[in-house]
Amino acid sequence: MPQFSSHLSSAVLGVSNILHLQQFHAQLIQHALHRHDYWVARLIAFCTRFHAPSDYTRIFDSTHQPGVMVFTNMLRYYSKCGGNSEILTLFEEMQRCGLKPDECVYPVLIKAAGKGGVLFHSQFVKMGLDCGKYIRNALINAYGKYGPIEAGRQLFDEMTERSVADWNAIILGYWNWGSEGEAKRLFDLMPDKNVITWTTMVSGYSKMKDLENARSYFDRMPEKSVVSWNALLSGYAQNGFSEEALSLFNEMVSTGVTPDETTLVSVISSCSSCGGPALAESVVNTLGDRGVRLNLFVKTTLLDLYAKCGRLEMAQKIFNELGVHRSSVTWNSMISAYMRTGDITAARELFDQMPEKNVVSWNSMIAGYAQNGRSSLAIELFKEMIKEQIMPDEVTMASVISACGHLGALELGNWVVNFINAHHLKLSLSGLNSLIFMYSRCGSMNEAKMIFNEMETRDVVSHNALITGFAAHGNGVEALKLLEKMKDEGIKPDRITYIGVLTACSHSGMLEEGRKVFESIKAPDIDHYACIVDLLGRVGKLDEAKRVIKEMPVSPHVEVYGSLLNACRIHKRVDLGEFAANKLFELEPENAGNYILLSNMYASARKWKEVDRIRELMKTRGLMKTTDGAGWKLKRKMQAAGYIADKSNVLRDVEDEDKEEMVGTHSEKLAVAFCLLVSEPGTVIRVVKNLRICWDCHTAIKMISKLEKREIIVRDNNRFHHFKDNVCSCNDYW
DNA sequence: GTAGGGTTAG
Repeated sequence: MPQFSSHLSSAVLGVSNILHLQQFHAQLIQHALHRHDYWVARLIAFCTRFHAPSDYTRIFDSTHQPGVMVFTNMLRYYSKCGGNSEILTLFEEMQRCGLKPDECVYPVLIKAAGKGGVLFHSQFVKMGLDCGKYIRNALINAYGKYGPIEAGRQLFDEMTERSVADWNAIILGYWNWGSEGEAKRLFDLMPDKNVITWTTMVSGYSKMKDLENARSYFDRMPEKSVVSWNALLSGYAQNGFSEEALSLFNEMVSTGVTPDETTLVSVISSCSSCGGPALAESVVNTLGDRGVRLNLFVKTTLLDLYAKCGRLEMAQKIFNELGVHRSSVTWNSMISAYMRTGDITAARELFDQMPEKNVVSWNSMIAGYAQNGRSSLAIELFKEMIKEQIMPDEVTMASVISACGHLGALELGNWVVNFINAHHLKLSLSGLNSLIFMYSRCGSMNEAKMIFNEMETRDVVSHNALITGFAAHGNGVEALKLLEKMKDEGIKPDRITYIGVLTACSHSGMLEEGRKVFESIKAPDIDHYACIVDLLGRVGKLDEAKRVIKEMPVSPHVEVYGSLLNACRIHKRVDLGEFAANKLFELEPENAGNYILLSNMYASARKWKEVDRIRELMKTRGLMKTTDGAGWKLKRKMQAAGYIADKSNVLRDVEDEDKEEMVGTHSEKLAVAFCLLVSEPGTVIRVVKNLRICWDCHTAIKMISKLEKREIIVRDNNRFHHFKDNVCSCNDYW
């Protein structure tokens, strides 16, 4: 140390926060030493330690001729508190000043270079330089982060003396590459573990969702730091254990540990499912009083919390206040906020304005479109993404496959599957679930079953997707088998499972089995009642159906009466049909379908007067214009044949589509949906029994065959219609 | 003076 006043030398030892730092800086100015290399370097080191805001770095600008030490500490500051671009700029400046990087600079550079950091290694070897211990540690870290981890291990093994930091680096590396076993082996072998070693284990188990082990290492730690608490806290928060996270936070506070910004992020994000904005606000306020600042992470988390709790105006407020400081996560969170409320226009505007989109931005938009019933927009955006050469990931794929399923676009779906294979992408659990859904939706039950059987782990959604597929295809036996199988595997059926199984029973006329399933439901909800009413109705047990409706603990909704009405039509029970229809007229006076159904029922009972009465009723209620005959006829026929559930999502989706989304008239849309639903390339389209291809359908299929350039064969009773190149072999309808 | 913890999308 240079010869300075002993007063300063002892004063520097007492600097332990930013305020001290400012006071000390003032003292240096008094002694005219504030531009001296040694002291500037020390000041910058303090800035790094206290995470001082970047305007403190003016200290650096005030030096006349910064030496290596000042540059190095400044680089360290940027490495911890700033960005990598500043590091590279500063490094270039350093070289311009004719200063040679030394052993202390390289570790910073290796870290800043990211993936390229490991290139330094070969450089050193080529130059015949011996890597010092800090450089070697930085290299092990780089290999641990970007691979190959084996290269890091080799470095580690070759070392004659290993520091705690080296052990920690290699253990972390193994966790990064998912090698729990090797990480644990080295941990057990390690002679002197410190708090970082233990925290690495806690965080490793947290990240692989093994919270029991994370907790057990946490409890066994000889000492804990804030980071240790945060590691476990984030493990709970990110895996949906919000209550555990909040109670751990309480434990943390009562132990006397001072939480920091990172703590806040986990706590606030847990509040979105537990406690809500009020709890988050009170935590923010109490910690704010203790001097915890709200950084960008915290503000973004808060924004997300408000958005998830329906307080869009607060989310928007934070978004506006952040201005240019917004990160891409902030943007993405706001996009999802709008998508959640169904405001796809506002979401799109943000997406277009966003300065730097990442894959999550694209995923948020694609998923948002898909969830708002705009599957074709989702797929359009996906195609745009490919065109822009943005690499989709497993999340993109899950949404896109699901959108294909909703559209019944099997060919596109198969293209996506090929894309996944070609780019060696892995499908996540939800991606595979989407795939089962898509195949089921497109009528490819064999493929759906194959995917299901090949899955390593299956959850309740996987089972539901397949069961719903069986239901749509009237395969009650398989649906029931799967219900039993999932129970055996310890997967608890949920309400969707039971809707699927009951629908399957209904579509295959399995009365007794359906009854048994219904009775086994602990707390049947209104949809389950609708299913059992449908089942009873279809097999002709109409009075029993009516009794069930009467005894329902909740007031029946449209689906319940709709099922009953449909059953009355099939079984020609005009009396009960009138009862159901009148209820429906009360519940949804605007739905012309109910009137049509009742009118058809009268027609089949040859009660022509009543038919006219209903027609008049519709006219006076102004409902005639929405009932362009062919479309409804098609829908009714499909319903009558039991091929598609009464409230099939396909039909609903098509009806919900905006006009711009599909070409053709309303009835053609129905036809298109129908065709896409049952078609599969290379197979003959099965047309539901008694359904003749009407003119609309004919047009629509021609359109599909032209657009998709595919050959479609449709069997209509005993005739075959062969569609190819905009021509149909059987043109009776023209 | 090397090492551990954080927000968004299915």
